[in-house]
Amino acid sequence: MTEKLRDADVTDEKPEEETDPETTPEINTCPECGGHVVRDSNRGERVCQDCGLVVDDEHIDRGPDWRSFSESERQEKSRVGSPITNLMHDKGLSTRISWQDKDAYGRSLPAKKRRQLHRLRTWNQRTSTRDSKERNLKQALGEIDRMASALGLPKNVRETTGVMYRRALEEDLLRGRSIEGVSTACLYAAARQCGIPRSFEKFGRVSRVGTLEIKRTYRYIMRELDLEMPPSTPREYLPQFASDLGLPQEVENKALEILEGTETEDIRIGKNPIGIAAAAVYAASLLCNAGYTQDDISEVTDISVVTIRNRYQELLDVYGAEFTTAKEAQEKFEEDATTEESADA
DNA sequence: ATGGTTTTTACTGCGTC
DNA sequence: GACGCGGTAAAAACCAT
Repeated sequence: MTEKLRDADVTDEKPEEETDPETTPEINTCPECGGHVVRDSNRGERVCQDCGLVVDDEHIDRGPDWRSFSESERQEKSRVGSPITNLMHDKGLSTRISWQDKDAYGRSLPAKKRRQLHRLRTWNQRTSTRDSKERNLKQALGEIDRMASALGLPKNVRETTGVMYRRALEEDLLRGRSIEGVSTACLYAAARQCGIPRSFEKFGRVSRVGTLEIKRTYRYIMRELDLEMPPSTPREYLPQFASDLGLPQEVENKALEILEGTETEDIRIGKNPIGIAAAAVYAASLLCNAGYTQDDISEVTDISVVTIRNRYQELLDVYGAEFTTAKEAQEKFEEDATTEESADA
């Protein structure tokens, strides 16, 4: 029965809050070139097919805790507040049985009835642990939903999170831990699993618990549930940063190129993938003359400018060396040009 | 706990606008 | 003078042992 319920819950969770494309037809043409805008719902981004403009960027505001960068955000300016929908935990069917052996009029009951009631009570008690778990789950799913939309994480991530949280709940991993903490940890894990990771810091900002506890809980959950998570890669962070920065497609492509070109290099090992991604963005911006400062990138990536500096130098060293070959002579030229420029300037 | 590595913090000087 | 950038040292965080 739990099995059935699980599936139903997870998939039915909130179908109506996720935006369907038809509700917002006017944004389906690119404001720049009038081209057709397609949605990459996996990443929660909308991109013009013709010029590569990321349409969702109109709302890069500095809102405190709840900015988000997905289609759902654009559509509704959806608030973080109370979740719009959440699990129908017990469908309001839970039963309360008074402890008093009285009937509806307050009269005492005959012994036989009393015994009957007693047994009912016992059984109700037995199932009420389930009820409390359901309540717990309900609250957790609400939180998960709230945070997910604040971070612009798409539906499949939320579903994965739900499944994971249930497992944690069933294995009694919640003891001594906050619902919020476990929810956030699960969400973090799910986002990574779905290939659209976000930094712990970002979760710390939208969660009620701090970054540290999220990390701790995340590790704990991973260990207890025997889940293993492959390390995240820099390129998984790239689309997010690109959209946060409103990066021109050209620069994003360049960054991706740099990342791909340096994928097998030693300079990566032991380094924070987010740092690499941030550095790649900066390097790309440099090569394309896009004019993003280290501060700009540091801001959205939560990577210090010092780290960006160090990483991007290494990246360019390797990248420059890599492309001495035929086809990329052009790239090489571009790079030389820009470095000379900055040297002159 | 400890030691090695990475990242951050804080402070610096330099050149440009 | 503010800003962007580079360098550095020391502190903090991280990770495996």
